Amino acid sequence: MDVPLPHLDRPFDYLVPEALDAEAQPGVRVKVRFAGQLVDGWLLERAESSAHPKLAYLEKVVSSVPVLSPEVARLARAVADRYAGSLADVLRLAVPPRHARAEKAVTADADAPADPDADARPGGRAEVDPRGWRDYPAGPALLRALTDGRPARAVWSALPGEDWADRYADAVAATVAGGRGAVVVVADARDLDRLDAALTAVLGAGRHVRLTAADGPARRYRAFLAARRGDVAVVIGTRAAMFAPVERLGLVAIWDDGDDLHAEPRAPYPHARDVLLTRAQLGDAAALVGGYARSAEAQLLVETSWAREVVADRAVVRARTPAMAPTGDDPQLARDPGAASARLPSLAWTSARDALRADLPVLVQVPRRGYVPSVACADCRTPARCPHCAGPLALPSAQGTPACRWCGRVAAAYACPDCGGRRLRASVTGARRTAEELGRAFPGVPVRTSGREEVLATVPGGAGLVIATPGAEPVADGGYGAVLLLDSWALLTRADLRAGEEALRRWMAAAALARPGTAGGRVVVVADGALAPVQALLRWDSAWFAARELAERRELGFPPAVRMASVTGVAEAVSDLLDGARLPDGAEVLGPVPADEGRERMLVRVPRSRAAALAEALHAAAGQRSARKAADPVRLQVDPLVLF
DNA sequence: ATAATAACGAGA
DNA sequence: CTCGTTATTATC
Repeated sequence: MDVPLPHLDRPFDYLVPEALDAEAQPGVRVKVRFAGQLVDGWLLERAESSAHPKLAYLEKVVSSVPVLSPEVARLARAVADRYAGSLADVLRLAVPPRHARAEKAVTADADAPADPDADARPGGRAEVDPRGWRDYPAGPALLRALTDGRPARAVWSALPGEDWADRYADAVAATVAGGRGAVVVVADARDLDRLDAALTAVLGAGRHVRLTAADGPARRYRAFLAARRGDVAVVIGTRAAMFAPVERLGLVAIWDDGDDLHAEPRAPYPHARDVLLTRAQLGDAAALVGGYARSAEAQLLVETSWAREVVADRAVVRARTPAMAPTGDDPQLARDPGAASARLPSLAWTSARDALRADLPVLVQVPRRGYVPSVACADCRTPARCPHCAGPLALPSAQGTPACRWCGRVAAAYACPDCGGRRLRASVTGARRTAEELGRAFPGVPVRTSGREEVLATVPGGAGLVIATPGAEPVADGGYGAVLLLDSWALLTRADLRAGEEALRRWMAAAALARPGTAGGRVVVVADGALAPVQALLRWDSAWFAARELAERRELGFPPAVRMASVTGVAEAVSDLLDGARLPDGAEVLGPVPADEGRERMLVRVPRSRAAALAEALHAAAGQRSARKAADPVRLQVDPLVLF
């Protein structure tokens, strides 16, 4: 039943009229009369009999295409259970909206004579080349396992400079060579394009489809149907692809699992990594979790021996890593006129200058626009600076008092030194501003920006400046001569449990684009070299950092060391739900903490062994509330990404 | 939305 | 105790 109410989260029996008997196959969309009205539903299975005394008839079969495969139905149920959600909610994520024209086109193709290659075994032509993985001692064995159809599980730490898309293509090709299919999920469109190109190069055209909402409803549905019908054995995409139907699934893979784009923002908020791993577990498929940086969740997979790590030896890491150096937020900034005009610490400035002189490109990573909105005079636009230390002022919230980002002093009665204005406005000192300033500091050097509005995939190899926000760094032909990681302050001081992990992830993603130190590549991070995330970057050792991070979360009792759920809503609704929930033994209720729009949030924490019981209890309590039509909505989130 | 069902209270 | 009315709850 396609209604999200938790108390109706179960199958209902209907009679199948004679006329619909042929079409009414498991997996089709149907319409049924329910509580007096027509609602959409899914035909889950046919049965001979029902325990229910009086049944209504199916009203209609919406389309005879069984879009919901048995494997995906089972997965969706498991995901709903894990996240205290309803099957209907998960199915909405799993099966894209029907597009009648696309369906007609695909069905018509089937009647036409097929391409003679089409019924060749899916693995027929793929070639496996293990050489790409030889830098990782466990790599070739992983590929062999994939070809042999063994459910290997790997947590992969990519070397700097690694072409991850090619390595994923190798893994997919190995799986396909073994006659099985694969699902690969990446965070954004740019990563998808890159993987798409790598797969086309290895498998040839037409062997895989891409599944992403960004391609539009028609193409998306068409790709979905192609996968469902078994026309292709490989599906790649953004998180929407995590539920893609693939027959004989042999491999699930996710790249950069720490990217928060992998968390689905719609109920029940499943995370692509979890969905894929659940899928691997249920379907005896192999799993590959990779990134330049390792997430605490991936570390847990390694520490519980659920997965094996695939990492390079330290000697290889050292040989591939660019020369790395931290630098403070600079006392000698003013001494160097070039550096001062670019507002760069002098080490960053000289590194950039040297790279440009060697005719190599330079990447400058600045935190996302509006990340820490800094402020300027509303009248004359002069940036607002701290009266004490001349540090930049920032507004902690839209209505708050401005405070200094360096010394932390509150500047309550701020007056602009230039015009005396007292009103402040948020100023966009993101990528564009930095680009202007750097352009002035290095006259004659081409400056490119890559950010939200326009994301560059690649840049040419010669001297040039590239200013990018995190996640939008273009790949440079031959690698960057220097990578500058600026404004680390903004990343590291976020009041977020994952701030350190996130900073390291972004730094490594940028640093991975630099040339090795032996080829003149250099990375300068403007941060205190004593901080753990900075240490991890300097040593290119995110496994060490992830282990540390996970240990800390164990100590503090935070995910993924424990299972946590958040209950958000108006105060009465939250306490009503929690009062009605039969929480498992050992459950700890924390809070409340204020959430937005006058609502509040409670957290429930249990050991991982009680995770299933917690989700069930919360789902049941939500069911009780919806059954008595409780007015105020409550949002349940299991392992929410942001805790406070 | 609406039909079945439980709950309740008045009248015999 | 039964009947008729109203609140509740489950919805094939």
